[in-house]
Formats: sequence, C-alpha cells, structure tokens
Amino acid sequence: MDSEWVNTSLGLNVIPFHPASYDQAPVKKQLELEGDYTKVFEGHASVKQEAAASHVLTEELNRISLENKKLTEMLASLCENYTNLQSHVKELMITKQQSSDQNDLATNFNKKRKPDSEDYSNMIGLTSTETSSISDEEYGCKRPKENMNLKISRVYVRTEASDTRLIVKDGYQWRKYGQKVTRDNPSPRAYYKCSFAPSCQVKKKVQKSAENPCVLVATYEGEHNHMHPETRAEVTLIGSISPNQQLSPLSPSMPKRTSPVPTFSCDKNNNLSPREIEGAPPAFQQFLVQQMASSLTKDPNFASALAAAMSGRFSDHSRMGNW
DNA sequence: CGGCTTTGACCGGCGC
DNA sequence: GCGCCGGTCAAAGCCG
Repeated sequence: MDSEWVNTSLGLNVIPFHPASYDQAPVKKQLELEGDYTKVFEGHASVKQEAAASHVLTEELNRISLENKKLTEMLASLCENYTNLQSHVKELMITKQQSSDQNDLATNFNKKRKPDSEDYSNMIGLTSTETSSISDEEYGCKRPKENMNLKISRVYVRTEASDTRLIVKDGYQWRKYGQKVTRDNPSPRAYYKCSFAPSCQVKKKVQKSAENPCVLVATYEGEHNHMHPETRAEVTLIGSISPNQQLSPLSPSMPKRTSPVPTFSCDKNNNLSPREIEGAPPAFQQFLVQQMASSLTKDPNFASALAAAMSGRFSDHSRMGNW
C-alpha cells in the first residue's frame, strides 16, 4: 500500500456547512446565541462580538488542523510500517523459495502434478490466523490459463486435529460445491464459492495440512468485488440510525449462513435492499459506496467516534509493541 | 419451501 | 489414446 493513495483528509470534527442536525456543535451554538444577542444590541457591541466569534473560530480551526495533522502523521507512519513489513515478508518468502528450489534440484525430486505443494515454513508465530499473499509466479507451479491473473492467497488456521469440519471463518459467506480426497493428502479438500456468485467469482479451497493436521489451509482464488459482509452490515446499521433515514425492518426469517448478515428490504423511503444493490451495475454500486462514505465522513459523531477508535487502536498496538 | 451440504458422476488437462 | 488426477456439476437429502 502506498500512503499516497490514502486520502487523509477525513474532515474530522470539521465545522459543518449544513446546519441540518448538528445542534451539538458548540461553535455553532455559540454563534447562534451571539446572533440573537447582536440583534438586540446592535452597534458598538456587534464589532466586539464579531471579533470574539472570529477568535473562537480561529482557535477551533487551529485545534482541528492540529488534530488532522496528528492523524495524518499517524496514518503515514502506519502505512510506512505496513510497507516495511510487507517487503520483509516478501524477502522471507523469496529466500525460502530459493532454498526450496535448491533442495528440489539436489534431491532431483520429480513431481508430476503438484500445484498445491505446501510450505508452512512461513507460519512463524502463528496464533490463530496467518495470511500470505502469493503472486502467480511465487505460487510456483502451473495454473490454468484462465486463472493466471487471479490473485491467490492462503490463510492458515490453527484448529483441533480431531475437528473434521473444513470451515474457515473469514466473515464472507461461502457455498460449498464439492469435496474431494486428493492424492497427496488423506484429508479431503472442500471447495467453496462466494455466495455472491456469479457476480463474485472468488473461490476457496480448504484442506487440512498433510504435515500438520492441526492446521487448516484455505486457498483463496480471486478477489471479492463486494464489501466484506460484516463491514457492510455495520455500515448499513450506522446508516439506518441516522436521523434522515427510517429504520428498515430486519427480515424475520434469516437464512442460515456462516456469518449472519442483516437483510433489509426496500422500504417506503426507497432504501434499497442488498439484493437490489448487488444486482445494480458496478458504476451504481460505486456511487452508493461513495454516497455512504461521504455521508459518514460528514457526520461529526461518526468522525469523532472513528478518531477515538483509531487513537485507541494505535495506543493498543504501540503498547503491544507490534509496530 | 428455500437454501445449503453431500457425494457420485463427469470433464478436461497432463504425462506417458 | 489411455489413465490419473483435480476441479466442477447436479441430484438427492437435510435442516430451519
């Protein structure tokens, strides 16, 4: 990730230009009071009032600018750390690839078909879930032509050795379409498609590691072209409690899913249901996402909550020494 | 009744 | 061309 991609102007606590429902903004209240005051005492007092108001505004602006700057710096350092970490992981993987290639040459190990030859040496410090993105070249072996431009990533999940369920909970909704016992592994491999198929073509294979039955290996092919269901649920809920919108009723019969997602129907305010949004053209979906993002960033409550959450998370991470 | 899982059949790529 | 193998399909069954 490049820090330049990130628009750091979150507009946190920025004084709203649309006074619709921001009664809680102290500056605005003060200005309103002052406005009433100046109506009564016009004349010399108004100059003082204006000066005081502009002073308050300037102070507030300075404070916000400082806050924004701080957040920008934090974000920049976060991006830098991320980039460093990513390049370090890449280096490790390349080193490992080279050493395994040398081993292969030395032992003249001939494998007819081994596109999924697994290497768990990068599971250093694995706790619950460890992800590694692998490009097609790094993936090493031949892939079908149509999958050459697919992004392939792996997730290793620690599980009970006795647990025969091939389930990796990643928040997305998957539909199982096959299971197969492969030659090189006594444990069966489960095949999943994203439940938003055919609009989302992401596939997932889940199989226990042949070497370590305590580890589930989930191989993802492709990238989701929709929001993470949990994120989407949160956004939908946040949106639904805004004063301008009416709460849409939850569907009474929630379908069985690996991760529950509230389903909303189109109500009298013409709020779209997820199904309609999914069926909409990509450009319209993009527009909806932008609308949601802009309405959220304009909301001072959301902005301050986000700032608080971010600062809390940063302090948590710095305490844990993960940076 | 709709959606999900299971599982045997089928298909296509690859090596010989 | 044949056999092996991984991946996918689709009918049947299950479940809430």
